[in-house]
Amino acid sequence: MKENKKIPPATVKRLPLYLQCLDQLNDDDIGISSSKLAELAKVNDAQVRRDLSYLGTLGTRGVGYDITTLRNQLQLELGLVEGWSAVIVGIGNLGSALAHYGGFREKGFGIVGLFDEDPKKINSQVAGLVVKPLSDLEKYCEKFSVAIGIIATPGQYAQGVADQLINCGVRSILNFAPVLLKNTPDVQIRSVDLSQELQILSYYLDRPVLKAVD
Amino acid sequence: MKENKKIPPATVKRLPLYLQCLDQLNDDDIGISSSKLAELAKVNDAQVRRDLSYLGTLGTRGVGYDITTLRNQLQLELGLVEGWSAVIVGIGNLGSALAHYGGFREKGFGIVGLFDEDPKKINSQVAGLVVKPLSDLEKYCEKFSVAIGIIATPGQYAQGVADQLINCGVRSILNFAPVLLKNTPDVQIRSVDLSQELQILSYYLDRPVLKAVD
DNA sequence: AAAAAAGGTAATAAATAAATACAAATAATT
DNA sequence: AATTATTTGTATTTATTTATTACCTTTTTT
Repeated sequence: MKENKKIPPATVKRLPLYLQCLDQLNDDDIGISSSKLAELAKVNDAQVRRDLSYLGTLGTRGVGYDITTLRNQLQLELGLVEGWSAVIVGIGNLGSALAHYGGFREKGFGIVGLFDEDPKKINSQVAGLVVKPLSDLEKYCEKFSVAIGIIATPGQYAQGVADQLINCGVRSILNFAPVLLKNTPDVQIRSVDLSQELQILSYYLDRPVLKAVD
Repeated sequence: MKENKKIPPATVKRLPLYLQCLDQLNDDDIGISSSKLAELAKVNDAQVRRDLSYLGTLGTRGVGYDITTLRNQLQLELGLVEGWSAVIVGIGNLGSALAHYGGFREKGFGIVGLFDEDPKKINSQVAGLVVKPLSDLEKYCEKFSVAIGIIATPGQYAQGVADQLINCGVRSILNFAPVLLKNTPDVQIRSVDLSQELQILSYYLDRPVLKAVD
């Protein structure tokens, strides 16, 4: 396990953002200042420096940050060099879209299995993988040391699937089903609820003056 | 425009969550206490009462909250009764999945148009709608008073699409492209970056003890 | 040598969340 | 009818987290 220097959650959330900003730079750029990065990431420049200082002393005073070093350190800290394996459960429209999504592989994640209970979907091919029944989940998790489970089932099945994933040793779950999953010790759960995002937008539609929170 | 009693952003973010919790109750339940709702939403019960008190005096002391009243007020406050219209731009795997997603309609949003620039997609049918070229965007926005634009294009096109949407009078954008869109006054932008969510999970994979932020 | 640029970080401020406390209203009980 | 228990609404406080400001140090440029 890595050193536990406890990076604040709000900072952890911004690290992938910084990484994204670096990707948008010109290839011939070699360094970047905290103020430039802050401008790209739309945060305060002192915040950038503070966030990055949690990763160690990466910059050079009077100069700035070396882009390659910074990118490497961000990837290292985020665990993107570990090549974590993930499975997707629920191969409907969304699950299928996630299976095709290139952004996961780009960041070092490998989708090693797709699962569904619908007989019409089992054995069909999606994004180069064969959809398997949930009964094969345990076998896959062992074989590929699956660390991440992505749930894209209808809400009613999500908790059951989560339980199965956890039972198979999965320690991180990204949940797209519109339900709140039970907390389990040592299991990280992040939920993305598409309709909730739209509802938040909707609130501000009538109130154009106010500022929302991320 | 509605009364500007300025609900804290953190509270606004929890309102759709409360609504979701109500949906999970039995049909024959008629009332709910703040402590029960707090348990479902996994927050403090005083927080529930405080959040709800921003919407007015909804509960009855000694009794609790009437579920129907509460749901109505939440929907009202979130603007879910306005029947906002939305369009989706970028009908790839994700855009197509979003077009099929029932959760939007369920919450009162109407998807009234799908747009793409790929000639192979234009005029094809997706989720009962015909995909149109972006040149038709303005016409649609006028005709249906489109308030919300959902961007599901590759990153490189997202800013251009956002500009076009804003130009057509769209005031809220839900962005799934992995780029940061420029801020525009009076335009609300929320971004959902699938790979960033996975990266945050990845950070905690090596550090099972720590707590993440929503 | 001086000035400008830029990171690191201590100190402060602001925002958020949680906890406590209690009055007021309702329901249940005696 | 009176008492007790429940539960909201809200003020107040406390704690935690997050963001900003300010300043010192180092490096580069002039």
